[in-house]
This record gives sequence, structure tokens and C-alpha cells, in this order.
Amino acid sequence: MAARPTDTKEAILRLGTEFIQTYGYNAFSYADISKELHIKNAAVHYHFPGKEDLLAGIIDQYIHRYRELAKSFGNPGIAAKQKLQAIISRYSLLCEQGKICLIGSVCTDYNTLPESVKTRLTELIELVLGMVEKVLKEGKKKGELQFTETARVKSMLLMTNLAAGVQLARITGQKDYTAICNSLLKQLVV
Amino acid sequence: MAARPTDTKEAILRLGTEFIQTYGYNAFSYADISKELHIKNAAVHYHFPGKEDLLAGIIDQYIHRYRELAKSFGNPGIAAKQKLQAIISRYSLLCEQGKICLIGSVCTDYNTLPESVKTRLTELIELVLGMVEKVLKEGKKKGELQFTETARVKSMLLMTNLAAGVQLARITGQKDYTAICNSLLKQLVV
DNA sequence: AAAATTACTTACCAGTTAGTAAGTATTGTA
DNA sequence: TACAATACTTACTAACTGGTAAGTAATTTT
Repeated sequence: MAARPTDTKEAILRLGTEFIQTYGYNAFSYADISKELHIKNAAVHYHFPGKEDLLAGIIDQYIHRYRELAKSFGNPGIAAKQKLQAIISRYSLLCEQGKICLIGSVCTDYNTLPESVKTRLTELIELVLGMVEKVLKEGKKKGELQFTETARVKSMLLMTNLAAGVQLARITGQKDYTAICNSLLKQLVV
Repeated sequence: MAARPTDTKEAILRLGTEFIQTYGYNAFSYADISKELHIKNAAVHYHFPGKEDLLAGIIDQYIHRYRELAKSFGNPGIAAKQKLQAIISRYSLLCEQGKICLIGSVCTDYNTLPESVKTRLTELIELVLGMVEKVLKEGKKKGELQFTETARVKSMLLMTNLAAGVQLARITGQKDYTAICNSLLKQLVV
């Protein structure tokens, strides 16, 4: 009801992210968000005129966060194994919460997305793949990691294992996901 | 309009599968199906009373097909590499058609599915994983394949690479998917 | 103190969703 | 030839979808 610096917008982004990770982009509505936040659906439209604006906002948040993570990985003091573990930990947390990877979730609905969102999603994916690729390359150079594939291919193999792994885990159980992670690290770390 | 042995039901199953693989389960409607088949939406409801019945029917078809494939794999004359290639080929075909894995697509919407579908989906996943596990185990025993993980874990790693790989390919390009497949085979085949 | 801005609510809407009840034409069966 | 059964169509509905226009109260700026 006022012009105080609002946290509603942040709450909508948070909840939208949670819905996508829990039910999928095309399975939640503005009504779901407004009910949970005890506001009217028009308030959601005030912050995000269309549903595509909300998704764009969520992806932009992710791009920002992964840019920060990539920047923090610039520190040469951190071991490659530790960087890998930081990435894996993010997915482990999702798994424990019964959620799935946002990128993996949105990818399914790719053909239903407007161009503005497709562009952002592609940017986010290349950002993540590029970041992991760099970690792998450096780790190999320093003799901390081992793999025979190109860093690009290995980063795709790793991320598809993690993203689809958490989706599998939601159905076949978390033990399977843990086994996947252990295997990935054992295989990569010298 | 008649009591001839209908192919409408099969057409609905086919189109439903295509929609799930192209747009996702929660992104298509009975209207989409009826329009494309030039029938009324009530005709779709005649064959599949609810949308969950349609999805159940589609998954049942997949269970049937994978049971057949698993049975054909019982033939000890077929090399493990050939069996692997048969599985990979299915995903390559999807990739070329701009579609994604049905299981991968439905997994995203898992929490929005009724119990009857969840049960079937779990059965299908365990069927596929079990089939691949068997191929891997036998291939290793015969000295045709190599891997250090358990067959169960390796089958999950392989299938998550394929399923998420085709989703990635739809965004970053088919070259990436081809590179993934080549790497998987090179790694596994002795 | 007036004007503008922010962050909403109220009240609405057109289109779409899955779904149903009743009727109809065609075909196979007793 | 009567009678089911099949495979639909016609006609409808209640609930929900994303979305908007207009109003309001609190705050910030001028």
C-alpha cells in the first residue's frame, strides 16, 4: 500500500524460481504466486507485466549469480576440486529440497518460450558451460584433474549428469544421486 | 462417425507423444490435438477421458516398446556396442527432429502428475535403466566394454548424458550432441 | 503544501482449460 | 431385421489463464 522500498518483487522472483524448480514453468500461474504472498494477481503484473517478464527476471538473476561465481573462480588460490565441489553442492542442495535445476526445467518448455527468454536462456547456459570448461581446463593444466575429452565436451557431460541426475533422484531416490556425484568426482580428481 | 476399427486413438497417442517431446506435458491441450486431427475435443475425451489417461496411455506404449527392445537384447549374438548404438540412435533421431526424450520431458512436471502416472513413469525409468545396466554388465563381462563404476551408476550416467544432451542440443546446436555421443562410445567401447 | 511517484487493490475481461451430457450415424451381431 | 456397440458430434459448463484499466493510499520530491 505504500512507496517503501519493496521486497515484494524479490519475493515474487524467489517464489517463481521455486515453482519452476518444483512444478515447471507452464505448471504455475500468477494466481499461485499471489495466493502464497497474500497479494492480488494484479500486484504480480505490476512488477512483471507478463509471465515472460517474470521468467526473464529469474534468468537474469541466475546470470548475475553465475557471473559472480565465475568471478570468484578467478582466484587462483582455490583448488579445481574445490570449485567442482562448489558446483556439485548447488545441485546437492536442490536434490535435498526435492527441486530440480532451473535450466533443466526451463529447457523442457524451450519451444513455448518467447525469443527474449530464449536468448537469455542460451546466454545463461553458455555462461555456466564456459565457467565449468575453464575450471576443467585449469585443473587439468595444474595436474589436479584428469579427463580425455575436450574441456567443452567434458563440461557438458558433467552438467548433464548433474541436471538430469537431480531429476532422476526425485523419482528413484537420493541414493542414486549421491552415487552419481561420488562417481563424477572419483573419475575427475587425480 | 462409425464403428470401423479406428486409428484415431493411435493418432492421438502419436500426437500426444510428439507434443510432450516438443512443448512439454503442461504446454499442450486437448484442443491442440483435436485441431490437428480435425476432430472435436470430445472425441479425444472419448478415447482418453482425462489428460492423465492420455499420458498413462503414452507411457504404457513406451513401457511396451522398451520391453520389446529389452527382449530383443536377450539375443546373445548381438554385440554390446551394437546394443548401445541402438539406444544412442533413438536419441540421435529425437535430436534431429528437434524433439527431446519423453521421460526427460515428463520428469520436469513430475510433481504435477497424479499417482497413477507417477507409478508408471517410475516403472518405465527402472525398465530402461535396468535394460542398459544389463547391456553394460554383459559387455564388460565379455570384454567388449569398459567402465570402473557399477553398472547401475554407469547406466544412469549414460542415460542422463543422452536425455539432457538432446535438451542441450536444442539450444546450443546438434554439433554438441554429436560430440557427446562420440565421447560416450569412445569411453565405453574397448 | 502541492505534485509526482510508488506500490499496490478493486473490479473486470476475453480466451482457454479440462471435462460432460445427450444426440447421431455407422457397423457388427443375434 | 432388431439391437447393441462403436466412434464420434453438438452443445454446453465451471474454473482458471494471463492480462488490463481505473482507483487509492503512502511516500518522496519539488
